[in-house]
Amino acid sequence: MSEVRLRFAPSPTGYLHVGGARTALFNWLLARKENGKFILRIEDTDVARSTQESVDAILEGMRWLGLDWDEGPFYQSERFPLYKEFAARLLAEGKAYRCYCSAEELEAKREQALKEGGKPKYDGTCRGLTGEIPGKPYVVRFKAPHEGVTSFDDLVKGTISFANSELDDLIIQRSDGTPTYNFTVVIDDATMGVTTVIRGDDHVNNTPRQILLYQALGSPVPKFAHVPMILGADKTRLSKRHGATSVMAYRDMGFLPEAMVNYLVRLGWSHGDEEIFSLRELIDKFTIEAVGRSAGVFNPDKLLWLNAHYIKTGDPQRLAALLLPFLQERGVDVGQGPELADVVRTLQERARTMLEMADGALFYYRRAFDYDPQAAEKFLKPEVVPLFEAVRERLGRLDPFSGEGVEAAFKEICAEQGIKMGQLGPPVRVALCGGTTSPSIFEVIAVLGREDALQRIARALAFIKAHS
RNA sequence: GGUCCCAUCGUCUAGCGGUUAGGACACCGGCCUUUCACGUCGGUAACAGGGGUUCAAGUCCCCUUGGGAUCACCA
Repeated sequence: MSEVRLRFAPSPTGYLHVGGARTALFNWLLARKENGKFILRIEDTDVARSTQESVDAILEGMRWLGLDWDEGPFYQSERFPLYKEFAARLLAEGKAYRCYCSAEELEAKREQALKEGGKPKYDGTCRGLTGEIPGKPYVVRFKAPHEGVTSFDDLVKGTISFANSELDDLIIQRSDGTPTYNFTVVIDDATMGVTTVIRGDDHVNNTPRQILLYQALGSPVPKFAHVPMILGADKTRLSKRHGATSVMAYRDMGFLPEAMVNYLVRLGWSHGDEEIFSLRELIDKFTIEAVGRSAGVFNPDKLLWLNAHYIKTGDPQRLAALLLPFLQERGVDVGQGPELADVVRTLQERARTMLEMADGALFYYRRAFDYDPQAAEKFLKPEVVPLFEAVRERLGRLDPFSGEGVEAAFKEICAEQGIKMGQLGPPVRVALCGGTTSPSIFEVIAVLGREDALQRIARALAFIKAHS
């Protein structure tokens, strides 16, 4: 009956970055594991900085990762009347008050306090005010207790306590009537029935104020779990300097969503010695208690390794579909050439990203490619002409035309000619692919098909004649 | 500066009083091999420092040091 309710509440001021994605993932995982609800809420109270493009980018990122939500997306900008209502209620109950201090005055006092080595807290000038001053702009401040201690049991960091004397009367409503963050989060989490708040640990300092607000509102305080942030290689906050931080940028670089999810979850969370987790396994095995307390460095190499793993073990048909846009970007018409899934199969073990796979797949669809100069000089020499002729002859009558058949044919040629595969393979590879690296030439020939393979050999033969 | 948080290989981490301190990425070697990869076998590499508590401390406590977060009419 008492289902858990979690939420991801990004502010739409940019794309979905890896840190946010991980926070979303942890929330989603717990919701799914506990059969609870996962709510998506857009925190766009800062109208000036929020954009629809950002909202779209965030939703796109969530969908790409497979993080579906049960409720929302809710927009805070559509709930302003609600916040105003609650602010008025607090005001009426004497739990908040109107503050007429101007932003300039406050700024001056803050600087003064800082200069004297004190804490830059609000001094409470208007705290005792009772009546209203007609016509004068005011903000609404929450009347926070000055005594006592506010503490909470953080699900990842343990008990955290703050002396209330450290807190001041935070503004919950601006002079223009709009609500502030610390207020809207509490109102929303309270009214949406959020039971557990998983968020970045840059929010721990906000938590005591929020708890006080819950108490003033008479709402149950949710559980909190503050997850550590993600750092760059130099241990500073992850930023563009360290490479891509946008989740979608990783898709564009050829990463698979399951690799991203797997990487992100392991950054800060672990389950014994296990490294590979499917979404299904994560739902079963994830626990917030197993999330580490310290910040972690984003390691692109490991992400790459995971991506390679998922490419290696992925379904060729699905990979082919994912590969298509990368190929089209390179001007390849996959309609003219071998079946893409067959091509994928030959590349799965040697591509770490779909981008690499696209590059590796190019030669299959390009018939008039240039030979790599060095490779041509080394391997496309007159001596290989009889070898190529033998290959032509064998391939011409090979039946059935399969990878195994091709391999057997090549072995026979080697035996007949008294040479080793090392003398036959490389030149054929250059003839087929234009360079010295490719999948097994047996597979390549099988995928290319008899006609295409033979034509490539013939083309190489012509090239040799023209250059000797 | 105040408050709060953090601290095991280069990196992600296991460890929850007694371990030869384990795994993974990366790196370095061997093997496999038609190229490149994959795979496989092996190797280098860590408990920040100091005090306690205890028969016993990477594990518990305190301090130091070093990181970080936060102190808005941003979220």
